[in-house]
Amino acid sequence: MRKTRVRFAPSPTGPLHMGGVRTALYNYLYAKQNGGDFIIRIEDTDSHRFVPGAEQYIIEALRWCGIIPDEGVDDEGRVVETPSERHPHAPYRQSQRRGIYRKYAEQLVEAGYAYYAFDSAEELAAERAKAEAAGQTFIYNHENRMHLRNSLTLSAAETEKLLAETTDWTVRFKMPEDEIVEMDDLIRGHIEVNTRTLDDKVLWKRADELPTYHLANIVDDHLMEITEVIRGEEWLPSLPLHYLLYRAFGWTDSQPRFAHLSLLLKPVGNGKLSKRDGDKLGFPVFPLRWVNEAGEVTRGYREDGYFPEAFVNMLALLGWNPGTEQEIFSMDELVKAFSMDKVQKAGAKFNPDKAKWFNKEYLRMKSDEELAKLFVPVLAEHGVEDDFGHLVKVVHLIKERATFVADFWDIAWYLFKAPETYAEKDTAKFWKPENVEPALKVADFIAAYEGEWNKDSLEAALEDFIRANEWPMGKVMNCIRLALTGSGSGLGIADIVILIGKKEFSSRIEKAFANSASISL
RNA sequence: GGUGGGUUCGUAUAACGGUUAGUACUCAGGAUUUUCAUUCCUGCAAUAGGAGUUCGAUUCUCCUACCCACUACCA
Repeated sequence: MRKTRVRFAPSPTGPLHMGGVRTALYNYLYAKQNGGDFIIRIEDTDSHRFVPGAEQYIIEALRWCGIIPDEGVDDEGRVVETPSERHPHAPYRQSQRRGIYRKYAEQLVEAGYAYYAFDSAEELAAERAKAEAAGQTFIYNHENRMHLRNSLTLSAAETEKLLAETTDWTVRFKMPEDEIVEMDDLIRGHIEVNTRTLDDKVLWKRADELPTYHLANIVDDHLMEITEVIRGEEWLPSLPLHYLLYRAFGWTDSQPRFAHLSLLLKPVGNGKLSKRDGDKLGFPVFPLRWVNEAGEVTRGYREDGYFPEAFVNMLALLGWNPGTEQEIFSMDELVKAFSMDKVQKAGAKFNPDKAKWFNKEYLRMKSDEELAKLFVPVLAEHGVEDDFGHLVKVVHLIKERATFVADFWDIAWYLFKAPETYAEKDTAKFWKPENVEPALKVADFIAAYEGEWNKDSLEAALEDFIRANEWPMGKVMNCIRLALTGSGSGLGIADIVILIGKKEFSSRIEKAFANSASISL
């Protein structure tokens, strides 16, 4: 029994999409559940699409999510570049493994599983155009490989000459003409494909001396002793090629098992989730904020105020379910509960509302102290500094009303400063002489209150006082609330008074009643 | 076009071949509350369509429809 080893192999062509995070997460959960290793490998074999900063972004994003690799990066999150006792399979960037692949490509040619192709990009484009004009699709395989310029059609001497003198040739896989490839997928079960419809994929490019995905992927998974490949559904069509490559190399016995995950779909309409959908519907598509080279900013879950645990929890349940009705899972619980056969085959439409709900749930699970700490910088943005003990009390009262820490300010700003305006609608509704007069008396009662200084005592005293006078509770209280918060909504009066103190209370009452002339009628 | 994959309330999903097809989010209504929010209760809402196998099909088979992916010297 081999030790479980799985890998997440992103291409550093931009920020990591939340679908990519989910793929990484499932890999991680699977590895940890089986006591195995989770490896990060950077697939940067396409030099044209390389984006500076993308690799760091990917590693930082995964770390934010609590997805920590066992191999591939060092303690600072950098990709390990030299083999060591801890990381014997290094380097983990394919661009740094350049020297490894050529001999494998040549091994396949020698064994007759691949051949050299000398067709230029222009020649191939011309072939495609020709086929298209005839209403067909050009496909580089048994149908026409014998009409093209390659080591199958050229003499040995010519081939040698071109190999030595030109630099734009490639190694292509020689796809069998008519063979059923039988495959098994951990999520989808048995799949069969006839090779007739497949093409002779490029495996290695002389121009940059780098392999394409297919070769690099098989060679590295083999060398890194990967036991399960858990990747996106977009790879399913190339699975036959990968099976055939393992066979051609003679690695069938140690071939990893495959699991192809469905895609994350956009919340409305059809198609996969894209950055544009996020911009349009107002939710992030990326875990972290990303600023591209043109300076354009793309929002991230972290910066939008999501807790990483909530983000991960939400993602885990998008396409997988525990088989129970439990919805809230810590990472450890996910590791225990995860199971590949509960992974959904169909694509999952992302639901931004549910993502918010998860964050709300996590927010209320946090301690008042922890949330208060997070609230400090938000307050600072509004120029407010506060005693920490007081802040904890405030947070305790408002956290059930919020989805994000940033909501705290909108919910409870009036606990930190007096209102400057009074909502017109609420004023018109409550600020009437028959309410204002008793309200003033209630205010005096509060100012003179000398009972226990806590919410329950004050509240009880207030209720007794108002009921004893047979005033309309709601209307009178709302008058006072208007004076304290500037609107007809907010915390209970007793809560507010306790938190802002008698002095501030009286000052706000005074101000509101001084303005009474202008706001009454 | 070709190849492969997929299809249960609006969304995420549950349901040994036998259930009044369940749960959560959203939405609507109600109760509680000094307002707002919370909380609680109630409600709306689904097996894509058609054959077949079976005493019985959401579940198994086939066909159709629709959706998705792939079809690069990108991953």
